Amino acid sequence: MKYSVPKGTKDILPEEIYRWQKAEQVFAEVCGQYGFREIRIPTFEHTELFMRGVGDTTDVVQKEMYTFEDKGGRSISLRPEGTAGVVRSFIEHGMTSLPSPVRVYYNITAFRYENVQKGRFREFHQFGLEAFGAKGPAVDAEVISILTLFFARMGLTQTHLCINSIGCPVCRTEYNRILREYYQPGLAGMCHDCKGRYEKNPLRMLDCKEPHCHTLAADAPKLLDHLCPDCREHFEGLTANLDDLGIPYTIDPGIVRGLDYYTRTVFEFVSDHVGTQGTICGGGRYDGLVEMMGGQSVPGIGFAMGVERFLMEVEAQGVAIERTPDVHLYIAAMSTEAAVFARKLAFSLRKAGVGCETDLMGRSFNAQLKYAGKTGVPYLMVLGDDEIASQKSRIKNMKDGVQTEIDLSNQSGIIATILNSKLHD
RNA sequence: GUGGAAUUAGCUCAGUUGGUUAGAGCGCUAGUUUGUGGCACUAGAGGUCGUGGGUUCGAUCCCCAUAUUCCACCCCA
Repeated sequence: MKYSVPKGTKDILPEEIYRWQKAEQVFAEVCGQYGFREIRIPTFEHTELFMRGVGDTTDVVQKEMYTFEDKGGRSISLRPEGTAGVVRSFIEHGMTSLPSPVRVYYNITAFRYENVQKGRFREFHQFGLEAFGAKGPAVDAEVISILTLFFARMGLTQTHLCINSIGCPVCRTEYNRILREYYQPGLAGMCHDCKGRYEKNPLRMLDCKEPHCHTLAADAPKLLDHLCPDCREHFEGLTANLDDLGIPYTIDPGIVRGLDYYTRTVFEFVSDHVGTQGTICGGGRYDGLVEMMGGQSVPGIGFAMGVERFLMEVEAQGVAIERTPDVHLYIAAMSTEAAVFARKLAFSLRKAGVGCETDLMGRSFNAQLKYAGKTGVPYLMVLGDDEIASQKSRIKNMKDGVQTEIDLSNQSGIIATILNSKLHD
């Protein structure tokens, strides 16, 4: 094989595209119902934007970005996620002066240079959204409810919501101090990574998988128990709002989002069908991000959903996604004259909005029927010299074999026959 | 970045203890079948056995390297 896709990328083929289109359509529809509008941002940005916005200590920025210098000497990176670009756009276009909250959703590809495995690719797709300007927990719950509604509308039943609060800079500084105090006596026995984390980001020690560190983490003081009064009130507000909406959740003090900008609310939707990459969707609040990126002090919250992981989950839960046929009618022709007539009729029906096909392979009449059967087209019309002479033919419902007489000179009658008999499917 | 497994037709997979011309099922094209498809039967097309080296009289098979895929670690969507 001479050419194949680059590692970690893949083609999405016509035979599976309907699942993607369905998800895109439902996501857009649900977001729209909440007052979110679509935004489209560039695939690449200045590298600096991601170093600032995502955080230059994160793995994503440190070792996973596709970074290159363009011909003008600029350092450019393919986006590893969507939030940084959206925040840039929000600031750049003065969206603080729009009526608040400013709410946008997006459907993007993102790029991370990682080793490939189940549910993890180098180019992948995210549905995401951001809501700017609302400070209270109501918006947190509303954003989460978008996801539960989306999942429900897609027919997913088993996704599980986990929430946590990672506090604000104030309580986190205090909590880091408490954590270091807790870990200090046992530090010598911990793994190499955790020794580094102890200095830089003790929060990360909590989800270390090393058996010894894991045991220690189990009894570590919880950030949730050390939130400052404001953060505590916000978190209680969130759980109250979720309860009001009847959205079930688990409080998981172990959720520590890997991107630097999160504050207070963080959440995930997880599944156990996607291998170890069980996180279908992750998000949270980022109250300091807009200001840090050079805008005004505007709070924000958002999430990103891995579309590949989501679709794997759809598959694993055995959810059927219906496909509506684009082509309604196949016109089979028995002679050259009939074929000419068939092509003209097909063009005319398409102009009227009815999808149809006719032979392009020079096939025998019988082969045309076989083809029609294989493509699953719902209706068939046969044209021979007799039909053209009499201007009468029949439309056959391929499912039940029932044929309906039609008049070839009466196009609206043909269309009506197709549409009416559709009701009987 | 680290470790394990795999790679033979479009797809799913056999196979050769190293030996002429590498197989099956499905799919594809056509025929049986100018007057109604899915079934059946028949025929055909389709492979540098992932790629590059090495050992050998001879390699799809053994050895080395490399790429890709899958799984796991790390981290994330």
